[in-house]
Amino acid sequence: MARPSKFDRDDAVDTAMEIFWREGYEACSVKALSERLGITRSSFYNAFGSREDLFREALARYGEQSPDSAFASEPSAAGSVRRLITNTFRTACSARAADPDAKGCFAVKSVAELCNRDEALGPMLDEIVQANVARLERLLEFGKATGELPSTLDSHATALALKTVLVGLNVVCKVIREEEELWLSARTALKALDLLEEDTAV
Amino acid sequence: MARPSKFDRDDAVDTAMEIFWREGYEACSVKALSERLGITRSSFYNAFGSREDLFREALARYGEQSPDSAFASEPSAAGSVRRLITNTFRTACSARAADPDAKGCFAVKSVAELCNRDEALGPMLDEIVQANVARLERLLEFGKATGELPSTLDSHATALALKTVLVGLNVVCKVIREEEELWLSARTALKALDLLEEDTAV
DNA sequence: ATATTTTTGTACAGAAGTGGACAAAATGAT
DNA sequence: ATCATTTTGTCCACTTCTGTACAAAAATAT
Repeated sequence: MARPSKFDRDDAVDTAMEIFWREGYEACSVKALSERLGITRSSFYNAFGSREDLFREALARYGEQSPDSAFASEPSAAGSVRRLITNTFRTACSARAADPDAKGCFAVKSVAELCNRDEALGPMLDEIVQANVARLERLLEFGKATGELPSTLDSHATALALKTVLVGLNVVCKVIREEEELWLSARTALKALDLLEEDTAV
Repeated sequence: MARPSKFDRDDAVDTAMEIFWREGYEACSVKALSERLGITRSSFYNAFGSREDLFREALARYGEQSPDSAFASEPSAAGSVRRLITNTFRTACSARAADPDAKGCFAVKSVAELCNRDEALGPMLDEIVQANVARLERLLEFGKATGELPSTLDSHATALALKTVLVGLNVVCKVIREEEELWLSARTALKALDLLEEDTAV
């Protein structure tokens, strides 16, 4: 019924995600973004509304493919909490080390850049982190309910510590480039917290 | 022998540190910095050379006053490694929570923004992190030598985990604003790693 | 084929930033 | 008082970026 777009909007969001991720939100002007997407600013505003709107879309897209998104799914079976945690950390280490640009985690980078800085995006990122902690806490509670984890475990404290380690990992991976070193760090923390599934081969 | 500066260079570096810290490196133009320091761009270039040079100075200044700088000093007495670690983490939590701007850690923010992005500043930040890890490793080795820590302790792995937790803490503090929550997170991780000095009142 | 609807190109007017050039100002040393 | 030296103010030419406005282009539905 109308003139079709010359570009694929979905692809554009993916590309924008990569650019925001690599360079940071403030470092990406609408002009630069448009040029690298191969469209005019006119089309940019028409398709995405604003830089901020596109950033939200990009971050949402990231959320779907991020290594930590594994924590979004409820654990399927009893006795699988340690496995889920171990595998997720393992995968995160692997993914971070495999990235030739060493971009780290898009969400964590954005928290560092925008929380308490950007009126609109800051609070949104706040909520994402808080939701992650709450999700981890529920996961640990589930583990306690199935008897996999000791009933004495402090889910709240442990969830906080776990999130702290995960966030830390997602920053130090920018400096520590070897997967084995990264995993050593993660594994040591998980083991200490008694959340490592030992069976998982290294 | 020559015309004196109209402004206090030292104060200016402190102010610049606050601005870089709060807003990030790339977000601070020379124009904006100059204006907020109350000098002209002309004086800025004359006094500091370039934005990058000033950033280096600001970061060095930060290093002197950062909570984690406690790890710079060699442990004074036998049996004090756990205490030093516990106190440093405790102080970090306290300092982060007390900052009304919730800026987090200047160094960690800079790592997130600049590592693998900025030709010159990236590698410098890399080295800072690597040096921190090495310092922690030496500290743990010292603890093993005095018998305070078990000889079976893997200093390298533990130093990595410790640094990861510290970095994580310095990011999540932007979202988790209550000192008690922050300390709960840190304390849980330290306790798990058997590096918490229990005596320290909470 | 015409009407409809959305995308796209171009233009605008201005804001902000860059680094350098150069002269004027200010002071201590002689 | 003059000189040497450094700081400072102002000006330049240039680039980048902003958001909007409006008309031209392109496709579909009738």
